[in-house]
Amino acid sequence: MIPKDLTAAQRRAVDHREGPILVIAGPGSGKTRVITCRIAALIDSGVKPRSICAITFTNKAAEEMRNRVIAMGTPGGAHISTFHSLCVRILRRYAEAAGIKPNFSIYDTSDQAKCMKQAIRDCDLDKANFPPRRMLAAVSDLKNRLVDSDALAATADNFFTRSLAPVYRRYDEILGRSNALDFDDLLLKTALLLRREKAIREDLSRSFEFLLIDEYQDTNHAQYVIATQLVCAHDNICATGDPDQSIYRWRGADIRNILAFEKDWPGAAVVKLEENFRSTPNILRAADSLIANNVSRKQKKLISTRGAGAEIALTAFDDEAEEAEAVALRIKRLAESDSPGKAAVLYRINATSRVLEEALVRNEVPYQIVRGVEFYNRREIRDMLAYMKVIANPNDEASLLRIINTPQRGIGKVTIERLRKYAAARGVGLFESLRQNADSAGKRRGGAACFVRMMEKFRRRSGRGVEALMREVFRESGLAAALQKLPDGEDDIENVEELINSAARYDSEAEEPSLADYLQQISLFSDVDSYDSTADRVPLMTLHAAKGLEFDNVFIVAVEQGLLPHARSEDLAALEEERRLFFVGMTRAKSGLHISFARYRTFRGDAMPTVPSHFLDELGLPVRESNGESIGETGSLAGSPDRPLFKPGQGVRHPRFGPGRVIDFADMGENSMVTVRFARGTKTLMVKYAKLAAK
DNA sequence: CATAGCCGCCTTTTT
DNA sequence: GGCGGCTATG
Repeated sequence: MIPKDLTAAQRRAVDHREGPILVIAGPGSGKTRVITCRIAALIDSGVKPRSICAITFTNKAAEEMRNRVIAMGTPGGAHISTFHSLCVRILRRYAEAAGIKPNFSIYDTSDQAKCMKQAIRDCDLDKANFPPRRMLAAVSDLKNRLVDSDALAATADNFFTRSLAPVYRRYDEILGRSNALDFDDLLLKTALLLRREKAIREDLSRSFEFLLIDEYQDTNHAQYVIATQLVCAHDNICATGDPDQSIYRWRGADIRNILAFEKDWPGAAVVKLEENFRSTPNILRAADSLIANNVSRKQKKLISTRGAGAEIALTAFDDEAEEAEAVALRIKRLAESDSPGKAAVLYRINATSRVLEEALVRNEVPYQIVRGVEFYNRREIRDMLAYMKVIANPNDEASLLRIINTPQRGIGKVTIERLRKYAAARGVGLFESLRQNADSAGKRRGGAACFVRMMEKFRRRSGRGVEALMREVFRESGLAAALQKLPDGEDDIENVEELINSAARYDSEAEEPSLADYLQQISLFSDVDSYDSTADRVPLMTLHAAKGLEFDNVFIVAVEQGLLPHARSEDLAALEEERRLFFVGMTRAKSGLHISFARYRTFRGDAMPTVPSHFLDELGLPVRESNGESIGETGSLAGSPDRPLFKPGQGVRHPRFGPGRVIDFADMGENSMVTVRFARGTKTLMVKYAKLAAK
């Protein structure tokens, strides 16, 4: 049943039936609840669950929404997933029309890097001048905007794009012959498929009578096109989001999608949810005071429905160890108090978690680092999954290269190069090349032939459940034996056991279990998917990962220039996104908000003086020293030296001379001089002119 | 073909 | 401070 306590505005969003609707919802406005109720209300009014498609930002959010719909006593069965998962389903179903095979592999960042390096080599370019990372970022950007390699080649008008075009094409060819898609391809191929194939588009649009999209402010162009095509038959689109919480511009998210919604769907109903049921007025006042500094922004009110609550703690610490210790102690005391509540620690970059972990361990505070993909990045897990991928998709070259000689079977670089040449000459895949040369390939006699026979046997048995197959692969591939010989092999084996357990869970829970589906699903696993909100452990996560979550007590640490805003946010748009990120972090807090910075922080081994984040000046809050002494209102922070103070021994970087080490520093205020030893000699520079960056 | 050791660069954020 | 890539050696 739909709850009775919805506000009038929430009710309108829930009850609205036909046609487009935009819900502009501030933080803590019950947006997720509204979407859930809307799904339930649609089903209550006779819409078949299967004809509702809701899109969330993470798998975790999807899972929770599914559970909530069912908890409301409504039948399940609505399609609730992320854009990427939806695309995988569509591409598998219409694989032929999309020009792929349904057992495609999904390439992650490290697979992508391998393919890109190969592409750069194949195009006879030097990877020193064309760094794979940069090329991948450019390709990703193009794919998000649905520009394929042909289109790029046709419009390339400068040195970079003219060099990029053939690399892009080659990169796609490598993925193509591997029957592999990268993350961006999932969206791009789906968008192009829907745009091109009228029958498929209409088929899907009719099967999904209602489309709901959460976090619409963070959709990119490809996702926008997919959404548009999916509702072509009825325009029953409900988008919800908050422009102030757009934090994925760097990944192609286009805030114009939400800003232009009313233009895209004229006559759209617009509902604003401005009441905040989550945070105390103190928290909202500070968050509002911060976000008001963004120039490109529509004014919006945040109205708290709660009592004033505790003051926000804004604390200066001497260094990161002191900060971490204080956070750990505070959390410990909260946990022991009468109303413990849920606490979380948020930071800008993952590297910050280390010192916090140490402090939490020391103080015996149970914690969880919310970084789900870390497990899947472990060497032994990647090896196991590479075997599984080659079994599911023999064309998967990146995975085959990973396991062809793991464990060692005498197939080294020279052999692989020979197999590659053979494959290219005959127009066959690498595995096929290996199969045809199995008897002659490799130094160790029979190693290659044995490998081919083994893989083909696995393939024949791949229909009998992922768990069973994985056990067999682990044992018979020799991986288990190889790990046993390693000094710390016990841990590795335990990790593989955990992977096998997850496969067992998959086998029993999946609707239509298959090896390809299993592999595709775990490829789309996100960091926050590993967050267990029911566990009694303090979550540590990035500000990005905290999107959509809430906690009684939030600790935001390391709020320093260079970290938040991050040093690499150079233009105004990037800076404003950093401010939104801080805003997102602050508005995760219900009652307690603890913001802190450290005067010295260790980067890569060197303790560096820091500058408190300029954002802190925008909060309108008093700052306290770690000993409890007040050091005045914020705004006074602006008076603290913005110019860098260098000290001998410190590592620095100069835009022209590169990295160097400080030998001497003469503090003469504005006219300070610094002497630095660079690779090509020692220089004495005026601090105010030399654009020296602390390293 | 395997491996130890060294250099250089680096991740900011992630589906 | 850590990983990947390169080189020299077995």
